[in-house]
Amino acid sequence: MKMSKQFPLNALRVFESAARYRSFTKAGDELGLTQTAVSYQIKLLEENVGEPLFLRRPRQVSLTEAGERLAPRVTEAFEMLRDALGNLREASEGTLLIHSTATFASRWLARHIGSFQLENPTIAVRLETSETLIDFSKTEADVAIRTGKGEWPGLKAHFLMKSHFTPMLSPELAASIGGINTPADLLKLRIIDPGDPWWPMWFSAAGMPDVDLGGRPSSRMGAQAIEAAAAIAGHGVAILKPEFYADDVALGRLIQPFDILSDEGSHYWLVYPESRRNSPKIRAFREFIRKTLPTFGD
Amino acid sequence: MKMSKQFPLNALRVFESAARYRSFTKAGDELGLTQTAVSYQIKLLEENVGEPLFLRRPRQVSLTEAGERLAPRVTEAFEMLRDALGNLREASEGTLLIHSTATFASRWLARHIGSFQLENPTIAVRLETSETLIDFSKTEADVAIRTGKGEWPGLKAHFLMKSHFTPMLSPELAASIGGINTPADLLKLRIIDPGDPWWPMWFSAAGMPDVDLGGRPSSRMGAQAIEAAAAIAGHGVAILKPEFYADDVALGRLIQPFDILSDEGSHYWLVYPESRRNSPKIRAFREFIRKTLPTFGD
DNA sequence: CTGCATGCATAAAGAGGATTCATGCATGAA
DNA sequence: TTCATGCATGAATCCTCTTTATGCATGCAG
Repeated sequence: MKMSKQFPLNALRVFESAARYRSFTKAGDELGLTQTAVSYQIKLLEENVGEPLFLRRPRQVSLTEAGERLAPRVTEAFEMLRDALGNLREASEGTLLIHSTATFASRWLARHIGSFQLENPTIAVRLETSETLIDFSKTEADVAIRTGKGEWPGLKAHFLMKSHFTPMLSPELAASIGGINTPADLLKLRIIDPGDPWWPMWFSAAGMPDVDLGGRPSSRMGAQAIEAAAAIAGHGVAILKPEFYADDVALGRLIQPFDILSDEGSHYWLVYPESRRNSPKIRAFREFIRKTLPTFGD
Repeated sequence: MKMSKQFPLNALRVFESAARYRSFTKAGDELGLTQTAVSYQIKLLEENVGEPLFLRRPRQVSLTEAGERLAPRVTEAFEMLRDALGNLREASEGTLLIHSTATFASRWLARHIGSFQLENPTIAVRLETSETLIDFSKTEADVAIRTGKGEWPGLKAHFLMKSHFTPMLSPELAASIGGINTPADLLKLRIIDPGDPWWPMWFSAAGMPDVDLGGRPSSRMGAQAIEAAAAIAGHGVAILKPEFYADDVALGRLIQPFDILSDEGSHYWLVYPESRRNSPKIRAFREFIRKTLPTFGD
């Protein structure tokens, strides 16, 4: 049994239009169909209902009593569907659900998202933080911020920034040993998380491949903010993403003694399903980041 | 631009079902489709809306926020359509619109329709009389009573009765000339409508082909009842369809002096559009007449 | 009254979408 | 682990819907 037979939806749509115009030809124009197609659909519906809906008068059709009874309800039902879809589109364009890592959210998004909202007052932003790589087909989200290589099948990825890192510390702490002049000076100070895998990478980049901090391997998942707070408090040297702490540097709470940056080949990306690249809210967010972040890539 | 694209009705129907079951497979069962078809339609709708409606979880799907918002309205709209169609069928099966000639209506239907209504209390009868041969595509009617040869393209016709005629008069009038013994006796009395074309036909059948009533040609359209009333009042002899006046004969108000019947080859038929022969109300009416009228034919 | 325009019906042909079939994949349960 | 469940995907097919080309009846204009 064919779906269209148990409930002739297309025929009903055509009927609705024809009933409004009292004309098959005009209904055809409205729906982008020929008069023939309309005639066919009406006949289908009449057969389904078991009763004529239109009287074929010389130069116009008119509704039978049955048609007269049916028409307004069909119209109402279609209007309901139409604006259910309309509202859906509207509402769905009204909320942008962002999944981000905690670090990026607190250190970058939190600071800039305000201007996005000013520019797009009709879009409400909802922010979820998670370290796991979300799957758009299993999790509700419009866009996500991820670290990685920038290649995920089915997803569009825009480069945001390199995820590089460098040691940072409070100016007071640096002054306590007469300033930091060479990477080796850092070893005179307390290292906040000696187990952080970024340390050996950075020292390597700084020409000291053999530095062994003797730390036990420890995951830093999302703990960057804690390291940073400790560094600001003068408790030692932390290894941080400088972009995230530019304002602390500006305020004199942190200094970045070396320009030497290191990275692990994994960077920040803005991603979303390829298929939704034209969604207005996604487009708006993309443009906002493009303007705000100089390193933004296509 | 395809009709189905501007407003994905079929996809909406599938969505409605899938949303109710939270399962593509079950929705497919309900709609008589495969899970594949459901999956396809949902994807279509999601593309149309520009946003996922379902979250594909391991062993079940669930609605996204957007889907959650859409589902109830779609359900409501479809219910509205469903019962609009339902009521229509109900209501349309609840009224039988009969087009009949005035004569048949008043002389036969009026007397028997009561028992049809007793047997079919849910069907309201509406009776229109007209002498013109209605066109079912231009006039609202379920069935019609017509005289003719019984062959109309596209229409099913059941023979009802011969449209024969014979002279009738009041018993008093007959007695006034000592009774009617031969057709020629009729000529001693006043002929109510001497211009009626039935007269020469009947006299011809009675073996008197040359009788000339000298009447001017006059149409009797629907006037049989008037002739009959005049005959009952004793004003003269009328030429009538005896079946229609059987009760007046029974009551002693009229007599039919001869068994000789004549006809013009045109008889009474019950007709309706071939395509509607299975409509319950039409079927009911047909069966009613079959039972009531011994001469009823297939 | 004749000829033209309008509006719907019908038949045949064609396009294109909807559906199915055969798989694959991921997950939860035994 | 292995099996069962539920959805996704790709290819092939089916068939609905649409169009094209007519015809018919009617109303209107000249």
